[in-house]
Amino acid sequence: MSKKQIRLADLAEKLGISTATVSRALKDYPDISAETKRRVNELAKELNYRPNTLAAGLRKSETRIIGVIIPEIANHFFAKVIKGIMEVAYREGYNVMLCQSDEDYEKEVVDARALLSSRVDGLIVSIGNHTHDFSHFSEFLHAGIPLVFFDKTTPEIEDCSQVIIDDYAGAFQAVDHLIGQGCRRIAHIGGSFEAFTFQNRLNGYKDALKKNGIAFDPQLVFPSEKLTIQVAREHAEHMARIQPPIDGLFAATDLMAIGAMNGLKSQGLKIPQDVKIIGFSNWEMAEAVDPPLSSVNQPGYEMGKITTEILIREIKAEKEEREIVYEKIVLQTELISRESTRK
Amino acid sequence: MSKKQIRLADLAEKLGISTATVSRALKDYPDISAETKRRVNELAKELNYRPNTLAAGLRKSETRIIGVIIPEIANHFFAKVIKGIMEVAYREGYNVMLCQSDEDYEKEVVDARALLSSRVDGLIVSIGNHTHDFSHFSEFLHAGIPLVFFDKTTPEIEDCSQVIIDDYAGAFQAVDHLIGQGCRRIAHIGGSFEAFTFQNRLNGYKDALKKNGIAFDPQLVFPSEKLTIQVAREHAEHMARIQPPIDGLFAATDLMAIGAMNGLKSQGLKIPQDVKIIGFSNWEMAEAVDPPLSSVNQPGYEMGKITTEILIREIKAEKEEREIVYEKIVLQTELISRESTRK
DNA sequence: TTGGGTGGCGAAAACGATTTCGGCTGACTT
DNA sequence: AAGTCAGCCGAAATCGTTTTCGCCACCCAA
Repeated sequence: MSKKQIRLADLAEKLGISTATVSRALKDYPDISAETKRRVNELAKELNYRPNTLAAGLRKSETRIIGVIIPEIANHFFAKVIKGIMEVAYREGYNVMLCQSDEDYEKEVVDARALLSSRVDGLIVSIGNHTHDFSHFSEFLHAGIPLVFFDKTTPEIEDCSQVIIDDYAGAFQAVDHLIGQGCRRIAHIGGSFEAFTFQNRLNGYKDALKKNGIAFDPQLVFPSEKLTIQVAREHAEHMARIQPPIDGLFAATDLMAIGAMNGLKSQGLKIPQDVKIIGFSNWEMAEAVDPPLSSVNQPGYEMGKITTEILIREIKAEKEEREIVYEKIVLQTELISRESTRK
Repeated sequence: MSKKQIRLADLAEKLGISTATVSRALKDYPDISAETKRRVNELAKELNYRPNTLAAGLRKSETRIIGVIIPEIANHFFAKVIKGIMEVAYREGYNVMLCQSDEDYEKEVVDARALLSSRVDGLIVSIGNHTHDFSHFSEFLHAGIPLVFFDKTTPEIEDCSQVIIDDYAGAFQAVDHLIGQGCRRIAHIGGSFEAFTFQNRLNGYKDALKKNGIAFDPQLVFPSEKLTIQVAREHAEHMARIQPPIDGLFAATDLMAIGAMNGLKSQGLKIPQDVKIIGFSNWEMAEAVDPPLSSVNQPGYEMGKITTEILIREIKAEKEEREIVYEKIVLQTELISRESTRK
């Protein structure tokens, strides 16, 4: 067990040349002879040399690490986003340091500071629902470290790009679809309206009603702090007793749509005959349930890819001291129509 | 935009003391006066000093980074594991660098090398299904970097701990349960039997049959390279035509169980009256489908936590040059009985 | 007064790679 | 023969912390 890792200096010594030459040979600099390069590369391979990225990072002040802060990993949407992030990062030679904030403001701050100390080259963030102070993020901008928000964002930080989906349009689409399928009394299960995301989905719901000449009825709206199946099921059981009865439901997440579907079924209601249901996000499970759930597709994977591409562009721009042009990308959602909203 | 981060030397200069003293003051060394400590901490806070972990890491040759290599992130089980890993890592002051191998051997090797270059303090791995050479992992052991396998493992590497579940017992439990509910002709949808995991689940299936005096019928076993809903649905449609008809199904993942459930239902079979179904992993969606799916719970979150705890213990032992005792933890599965296997 | 402690601090050497200056050949020009 | 230039390479500084010595002043005991 040879605990010591091979260093540049070890190669240099064995070859009787300087570390400078070894370094340049490995990097294929033009002013090193082909013969020397050959010898260096050969020995490096033989001894299994792996450059110490800490040392290189310290010297070049770059780490080739991208920091990522998200509220929750075990969530299909975020998992997809991470997949997209990692794919681009890998392609461009970056590593990913991941933190989950658990929707906890304090932890988000600690994570941000840790990533700053780690001198990540750039940061990708989906802001937690309860975050209202953003100074832990502006520190990155002060330090000249690019920062891109995705999914959840804030107007309070200006000097950075963002990649979001059009929650409003997606919700509008969903509710408009329900109405097109004949629904007139449409309930809405939302998340915490503290978050822009759910606020926007609520607005899309309202405006789709308005456009179709249907009055907004506040008693048909069910906000939920916890976005679980159980909570949705309870809402649904309550919903089933509303008079006049509902004939449509737009849930702000697929999980809640499915919980509600079960709740309504348990009350003897038929989907889609009695109540048509549509969710949001188009999770893997949406097409697995019975009946298959209509949903609004939220392109997490593409979101992760685009976010990372922008970030890396900004990292390069920063390094070359070019001006950075901040972008705001709004990805379009797509209506996926399945059994649960069939006429 | 003050691009420069504050350094130890900046604090030292402003206070008219040496960097050594500043460093010790911040670390609360006993041989620094209370007054000096106060002044240092005050200025550090005022100037927003963040230590450069690259430099510290280079000096101390530790990064406080844990590397993680898994086949796939957008998979509920792995997402749970990662959650567990990150929770313990955070608690112990470690960051997590995440790589997904995509079940691609070449990528797994590249990722491993990248993490080695990054000088992670330890590595957590779930081996890909197609990996048969493990030298990229033994490099870590040669370098004295602890390595813990979870879920998928190999007997070929000896000097490391592992945390796995008892796939055999879980499968046995599941099939035994089906038989207990009255099933006699039980089909099995498996994964690639190249992987130990699925091999073990198959063996559990076989032995449960044998124990109950039921002959093994190879035509009832459906191996699948791709573990998707669609593949399972196709298998199910074939299954529905088998004579004599099946009355039970054990699928090696919940996703496939659900796909099969839909396939069987579409052929007019009733669950659980005609065919009882049980899956494996107990995903979030298992209780959301109709009928709720029985499953074998696979404690991903606990697995992540335990794996990380072991790894961090080994990192500490390594640092203090104590002997490392390798552990092999086998977590027990738990049968979750729901509607889909009701008598 | 001298010797021994000790509390508080500083100088400087690490850690390993990169990079800025050059320096030294030998060939080629004028 | 002197000057020029390209081709190859090395010395040493550098990145920011940590840590090993050891210094100095002061106090106390002998």
